[in-house]
Amino acid sequence: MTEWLDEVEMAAWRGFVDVSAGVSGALEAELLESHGITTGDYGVLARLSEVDDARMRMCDLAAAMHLSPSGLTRRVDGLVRRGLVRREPSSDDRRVMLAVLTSDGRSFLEAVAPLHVDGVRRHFLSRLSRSQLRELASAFRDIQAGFGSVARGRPA
Amino acid sequence: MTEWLDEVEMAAWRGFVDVSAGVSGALEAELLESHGITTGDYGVLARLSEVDDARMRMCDLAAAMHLSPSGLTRRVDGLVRRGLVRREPSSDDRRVMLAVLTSDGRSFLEAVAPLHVDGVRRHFLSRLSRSQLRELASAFRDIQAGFGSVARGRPA
DNA sequence: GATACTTCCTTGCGTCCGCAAGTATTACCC
DNA sequence: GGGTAATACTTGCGGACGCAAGGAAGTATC
Repeated sequence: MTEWLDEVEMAAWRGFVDVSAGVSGALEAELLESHGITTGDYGVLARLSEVDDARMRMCDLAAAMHLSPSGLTRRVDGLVRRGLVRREPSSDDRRVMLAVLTSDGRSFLEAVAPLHVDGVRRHFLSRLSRSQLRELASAFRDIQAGFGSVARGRPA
Repeated sequence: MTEWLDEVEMAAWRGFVDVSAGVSGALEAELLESHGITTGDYGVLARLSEVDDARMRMCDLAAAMHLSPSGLTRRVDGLVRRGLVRREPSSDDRRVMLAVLTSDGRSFLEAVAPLHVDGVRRHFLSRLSRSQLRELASAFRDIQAGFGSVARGRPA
């Protein structure tokens, strides 16, 4: 017999779900309105900008973005059409394609990033004290540590 | 000039995004595999079960589910097809339709709920101490309090 | 070194969902 | 009270994404 959620558990869970929807919805709307880019596309550009040579294997990028292979293919299609990313076959392994941030892509990202960071602060970080932030970061670390071990389906 | 995120802020934000994707992905997969229902459909049934007379106006339900009007229309379409929810015109206001949980819907919900609660525990709650839970709940309350006041686009 | 198995990416197809437009009903205002 | 505005829901349409299948390349086994 499964125990139902008590008040604190319910508040933590519902709060998590609602804040997640609220914050990502708000960021999505702001980014789309101001620069015509989705948070998903922004995420790809941001990831690429952080790694050596600004290039990643498609499969690694898909995992980092929580996206299926086909989902990433089409997302990169869009970014390629806009000239922000370029495809490049890997010389190591000819199965893999690398997604490479173009210089236009980097410029664009640098133009967009301040608004995104500002949004993350306004909607999320600034609402919390420094110690709450530390608590959150460590709580999330604890949760992620359990992903591999308790999953029944794919962890995603 | 916008300040970039420091280490703690980055950990809190990235952790939030990744945990959000990971947990909801895991729950989605489990619910779908075991009972053939999405978390979205489950959410509708759960909400309806919590309110008086197990009925809600479509627009209120849409807001509660973070869904557009059209999105809810089609979600309810699906639940009606499966006999879990019934539509009923409101007598107060003839513009509004009420979504009503059927008795089949309630039975189904009661069959599914234990697995869902169990999943929420396994993937989320059980990873945190009691005091972490309280911290989270209050942090989320603080964040939601700011939604109306700092939004630039729609909050959700 | 040929055959089977795995990995990586793409494409066809179906689903979900948001936006815009349309209809019906209610609220506001002179 | 009639006209305008606002609200509630639905439908057409298009975009995004996951699954399954397919092709191409690497890996393992004999």
